[in-house]
Amino acid sequence: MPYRETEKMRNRKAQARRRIIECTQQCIAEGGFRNARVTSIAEGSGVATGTIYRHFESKEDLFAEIFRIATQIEVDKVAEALASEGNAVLRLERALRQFAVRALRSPTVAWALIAEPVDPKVEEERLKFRRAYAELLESAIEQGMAEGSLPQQQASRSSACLVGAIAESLVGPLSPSVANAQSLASNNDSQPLVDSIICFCMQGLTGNRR
Amino acid sequence: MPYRETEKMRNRKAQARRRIIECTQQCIAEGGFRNARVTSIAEGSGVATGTIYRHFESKEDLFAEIFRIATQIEVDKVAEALASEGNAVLRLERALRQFAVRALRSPTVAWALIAEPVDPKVEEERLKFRRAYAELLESAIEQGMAEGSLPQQQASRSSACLVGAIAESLVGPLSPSVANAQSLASNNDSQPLVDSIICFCMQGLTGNRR
DNA sequence: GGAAGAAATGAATAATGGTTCACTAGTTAC
DNA sequence: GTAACTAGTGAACCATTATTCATTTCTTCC
Repeated sequence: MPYRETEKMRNRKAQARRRIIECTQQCIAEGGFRNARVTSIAEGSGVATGTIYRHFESKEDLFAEIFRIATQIEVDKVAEALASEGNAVLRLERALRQFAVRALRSPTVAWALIAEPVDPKVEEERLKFRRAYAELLESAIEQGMAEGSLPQQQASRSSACLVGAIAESLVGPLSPSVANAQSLASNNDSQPLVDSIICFCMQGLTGNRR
Repeated sequence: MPYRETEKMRNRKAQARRRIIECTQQCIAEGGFRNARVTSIAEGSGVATGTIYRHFESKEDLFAEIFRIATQIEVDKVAEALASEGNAVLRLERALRQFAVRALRSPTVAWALIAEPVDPKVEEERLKFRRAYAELLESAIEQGMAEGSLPQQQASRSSACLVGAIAESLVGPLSPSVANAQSLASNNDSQPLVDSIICFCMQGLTGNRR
């Protein structure tokens, strides 16, 4: 057996894979999945195009992995916020606010995760992510109804309204432009924008003026 | 001058143009803009592919025209509902409900108009349509604030939330599937779905439990 | 019928961009 | 060093579709 994979090779491969992933993430941050060409990714990560295919079955698989990585972070953050202190209304508000602030900070990525059209395998990941999201929000809404802090409602529908209202306001076609959003995010001038969206959402959920 | 365009020819051309438009609309209703190939449109309208280009500069132009036709109808409907009787809250509710019911009745078209990725020229039309929409809703919200039926708020932001909440609920990735939606629409079982979305929206606007 | 022109045709072209694969370079173990 | 094998390469390939344009067919008017 004249050749056997060794630690050194494993590391080298892992590093190449990491570089490919990082470069893809950067391409996506710059212009969404649409902007991420296999050839540019290869060039950007210092490998040949063929090498991409030694690490990933196809472009779709690569994208699906990127998507999974990015969305897992978001789902975890929401889960964390929803697991914090206080009643369901407070926790929901924290989660939504965080979602909004994060989306505003990386609007292109947010758009890629939420709304950009993608290939079927990536869409499948998006669906999983959406369901995870929806389940988290729904169960928080149900807790709110059980504890009496929220009026009776169909949790799954409210959850869709919440996600839609925030997404449209922040990454929709009439939203503040990306340049604008970034300056907003760095200025911390985003507060009033996020506040008014969260206000709408919480009123929608609770039916109480704020 | 041995040839001069005559009424007969004008009619024939107009008819071909109409057939092209109708066939494109049908393709879009079946699977969005993405599903509308120039060659299928040509085949479906009984002309050669080249003929499409005697009627439209490019595919983008054809699509932009289709988009314009479809969205004008929607904007007019909303304008009509917003010009009806009653205070701003009542009129807004009518307009939103109608928007939701219409979207649910033709979910694929609604998706194409609202969310499907499209070429720049079509996107331009979408932006115009969105602005027209936003202006209508905003001015109604402002009337509501002036007459005291709505609390103070940033009309443009509320309007984005409204559109987002409805769009996500009805044509978002977790919305009832198209097949489902169509059976819903024909069953008139869509009432509770629309009701709960409108309830969320009106609470978000007014801050009053309903 | 025929001259002048317009309309229609559809096969060929072009652009885009993912994927392959014959080949080269590198790695391991003896 | 060399046999056995893997990793890496990138130009060629392929699929998909919009668009063009030389050619054919149809209209009009005399």
